[in-house]
Amino acid sequence: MADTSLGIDLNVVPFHKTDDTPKNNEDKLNQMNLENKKLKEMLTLVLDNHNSLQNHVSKLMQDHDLLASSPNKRKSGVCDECNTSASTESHHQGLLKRLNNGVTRVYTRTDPSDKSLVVKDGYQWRKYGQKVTRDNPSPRAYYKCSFAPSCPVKKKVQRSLDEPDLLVTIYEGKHDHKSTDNEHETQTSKARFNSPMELGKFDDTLVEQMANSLTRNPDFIEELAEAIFSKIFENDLF
DNA sequence: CGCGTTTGACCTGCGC
DNA sequence: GCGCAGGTCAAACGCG
Repeated sequence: MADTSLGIDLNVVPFHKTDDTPKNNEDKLNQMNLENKKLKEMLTLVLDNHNSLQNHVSKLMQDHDLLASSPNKRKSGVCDECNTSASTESHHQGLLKRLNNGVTRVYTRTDPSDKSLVVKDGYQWRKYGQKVTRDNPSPRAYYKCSFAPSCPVKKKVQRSLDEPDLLVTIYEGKHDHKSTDNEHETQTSKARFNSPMELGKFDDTLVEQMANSLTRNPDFIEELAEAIFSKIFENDLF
């Protein structure tokens, strides 16, 4: 069995003692800086793992495309994506699959109570149609990228037939501009932080906030656990 | 008033 | 040519 430890302790315990002498405050500050540093390293590690996993998934998807393009025809009830006999699409949760002709399919888990067909992906979309298709009683929504008038990208969003809380988004085309989120992020950062020192502080604060929110987010922990599991699986198999 | 969504009508491609 | 299904258009509507 491979070493599965990522060196991450998700139970980050903040110190609770409150002793307000200057000496203790200084210690406290040092300790906080140390923790921030650790969290930053953890985050970097998580991002690295995430990137390598994503690369690996893309590679696997490409291999699968080659297999799927073989003359063997699909049977009904066989998954479009991976030709498994599973009728559920839960194994695609959060997956990003690039198909031919710049078509990308993304599976997004949503709140079951949320009936809207909205997938936040950092771009600005304008809905231009909705249609109920024959094979799926839930309506399919049609969106065009509205950020740049010349942008040819379209997307279709429809709930999975098997799992109503799973949104299937099909992107067609390639954006000829940056995502609106990136732009906004860059602009607000520039506006708020003028000196490198401020940026450094922002960096620490951001890392702290991100780490806190991530460790409190059960979805993230679940996804991290899945990622770790697949990494173990990968190490066992390859 | 401007912008985004809704929704019925229309267009297009495909199989028979 | 016809019917069907998916995709798009555009007027009406709602909201801030």
